[in-house]
Amino acid sequence: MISDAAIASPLSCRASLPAQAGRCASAAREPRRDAQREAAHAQRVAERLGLVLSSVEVQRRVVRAGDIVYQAGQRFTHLFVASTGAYKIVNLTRDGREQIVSVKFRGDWLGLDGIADAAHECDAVALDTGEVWAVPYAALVQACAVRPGLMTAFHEAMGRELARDRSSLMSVCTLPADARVADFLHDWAAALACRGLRTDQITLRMTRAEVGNYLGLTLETVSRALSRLAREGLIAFADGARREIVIPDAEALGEFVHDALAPATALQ
Amino acid sequence: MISDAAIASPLSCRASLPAQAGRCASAAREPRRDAQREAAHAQRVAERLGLVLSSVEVQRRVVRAGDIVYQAGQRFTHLFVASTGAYKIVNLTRDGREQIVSVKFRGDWLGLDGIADAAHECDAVALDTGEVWAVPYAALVQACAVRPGLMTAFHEAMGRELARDRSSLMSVCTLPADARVADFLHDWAAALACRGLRTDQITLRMTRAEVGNYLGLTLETVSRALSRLAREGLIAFADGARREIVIPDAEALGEFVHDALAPATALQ
DNA sequence: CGACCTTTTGATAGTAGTCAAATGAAGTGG
DNA sequence: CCACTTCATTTGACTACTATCAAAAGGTCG
Repeated sequence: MISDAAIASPLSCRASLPAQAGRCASAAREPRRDAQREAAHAQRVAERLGLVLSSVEVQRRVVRAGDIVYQAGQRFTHLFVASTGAYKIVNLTRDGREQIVSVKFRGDWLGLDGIADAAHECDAVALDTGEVWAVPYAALVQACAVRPGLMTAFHEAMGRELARDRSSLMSVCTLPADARVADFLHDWAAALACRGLRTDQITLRMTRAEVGNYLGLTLETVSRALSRLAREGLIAFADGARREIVIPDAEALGEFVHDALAPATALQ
Repeated sequence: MISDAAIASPLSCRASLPAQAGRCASAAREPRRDAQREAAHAQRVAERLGLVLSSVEVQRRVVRAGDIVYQAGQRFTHLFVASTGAYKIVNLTRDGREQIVSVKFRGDWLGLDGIADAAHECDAVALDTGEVWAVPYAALVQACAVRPGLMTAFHEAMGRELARDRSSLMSVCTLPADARVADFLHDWAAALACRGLRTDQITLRMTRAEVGNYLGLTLETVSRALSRLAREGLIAFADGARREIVIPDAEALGEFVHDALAPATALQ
């Protein structure tokens, strides 16, 4: 039905939507259901974590900011699950340059990229104090064979990660700098909200340079974007170092991101 | 060891590598091993396909350019494997904008993103005549429980896709327009090479607008980039419509991409 | 307090987007 | 078989955004 139209339609570059970035974020337009959804989601996260705990013997490990969960090049033997804390996934290259490709929170799996070639391709670094569970992959595979529920949950997690990567690709491809930063904050808040954590105030555990690296911007541009967002009242700073960011109205922030694409819509 | 250095190191935006984009592409600097590696890879792809065929009953389906393999919103019941042809994965949004998030070839799985929420999030559209196999997900899960080899192969495929998405994110984040287009072509050729297909000449089955959409550029910029690459002899056009692109020296193309980042390297 | 790091802000330059027009290829109907 | 339409592509001129370079201010920790 859409068959031919789909391939023939002209695709303008900025023609895309980021607002629905996370599955969680998509609820932002319906404030009523927000709380419900988030609670439900948080519960599902908890259930999945419980499922893992009950199926496989995991090794708990407390990490502090800067600690490496796993390192690129390491032989892949374990997967990790973030129980608490935040983590950055850094892809680094032979010539020493590095790129942050993802940020992880409670309930997310770490190390999935290592499965393909039996070696980790990225570093995973804790941004904060937290706890990770090390899950031996072999044991997980065995447990999955016995418990189809665990297998589908695991597949779900991988699929979710794919979807998340995609939406971040979309933001980077389509949003101007200010909106990209706004989207980043909005996503971060949404990720916390989905997990039942406080969302009105978030502590960036990354420097401007890191945020910029993640978003494909320079640190100066990130700084300017944050200043502009603050000037417009979409965010506020809670501390002197400007790492604590208050989001008075997450919906407004989402709207701002959405509006950045609106002009393109009109043309179509 | 790298622990603190990693988080403290200044991350400049353009500081990243795209040359290693695909796992396949990374072989480009070692021409000797290229053929071997690619042959080995092609065989592995064939083996994986055989594994699927022998484990699950699949439904073969021939598609032509523009045909939709699956559509966003559809209930997720089947996964698909590309046997031949090329496919674009299009993420479309409530307001009708669309973004090409991935391009798939022989051996790739389609629809993995649907597992997470039991519904497809993207459209998958054939760019060319080809054959896809529809694999009932339920049957796959059952087969995986019996055959751990299939499960790990499947996990591998998902992991590989994650890695690929990441590398494309990296290109988009870090490369200037010309290099981004060059990288796109280089990746495409590498993807074909990995599968044992001819790589010296590739037929773009996408319009400039589609390429631009995928790379986060406007169609004009893509056109200009192609013209410049042709002017420098890195590529050539084989037909009037300029869809057939000849790559006389894949290594040189890879080098061009790599050089786009060189200045940043020098500083570090 | 002083050294160091992060962040902010300004001035300037370069890249890519936007608008617009022309060319070329493909397909339609006379 | 050839005008005519339509769509993809190319190219130019101009604009806007973001990177770059540079300097200063604010925080943190010894």
